[in-house]
Amino acid sequence: MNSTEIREFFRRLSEANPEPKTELEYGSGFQLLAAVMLSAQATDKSVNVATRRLFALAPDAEAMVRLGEERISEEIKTIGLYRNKARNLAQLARILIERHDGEVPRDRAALEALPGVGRKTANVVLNTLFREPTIAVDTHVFRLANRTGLAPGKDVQEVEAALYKRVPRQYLLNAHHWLILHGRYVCTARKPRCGECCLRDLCAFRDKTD
DNA sequence: ATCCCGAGGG
DNA sequence: CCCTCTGGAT
Repeated sequence: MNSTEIREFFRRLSEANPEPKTELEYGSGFQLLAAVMLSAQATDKSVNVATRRLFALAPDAEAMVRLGEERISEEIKTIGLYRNKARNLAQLARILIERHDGEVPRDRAALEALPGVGRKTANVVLNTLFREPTIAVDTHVFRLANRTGLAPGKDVQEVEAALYKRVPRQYLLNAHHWLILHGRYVCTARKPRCGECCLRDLCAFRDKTD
């Protein structure tokens, strides 16, 4: 895809969805961080079902520490990987209180030092909460970047680097959510809906699914 | 490279 | 049944 096509690619996504935002439900920075950490290998819908209960019981870091790993575990059992996530969330809340006044740090290294928080989660928090021009490469972004030819790469590091080189500045802030949402509802993993895709004529994959 | 791990879709 | 879902730690 050349630079003219890439600009058109994002122009169309922005036209279809001018203000894209996460579908995770949250009422504070702490809740966003928790929800994103819990969303690893899980759908947003299943995370929202669990966090509605969880955040009602423990809306902030202090309450989460008081709730404790065992109770957290019970509340998020319907999400996959729940034992690791419960342990991570309890420790994460405790560390936020000890090191960051119970708030979410606006700092990549501090975020990635938290249990259960790697580069992808840190990128989502920096972008969604602090509006920094980061692009988190998750399963949807990786698939879409490769499939369409927007930013090919053999691993997430390569794709992220390619995206920073190729995505026009004016679209950088929202690129993450546009790619996620398009991947979730149109460019799906198993059976992509090329017939109703606004990017069809720009996509390297289009002819393989007819 | 492997493990974690429930729910929903096809 | 198998595949997928906004990955991270070992």
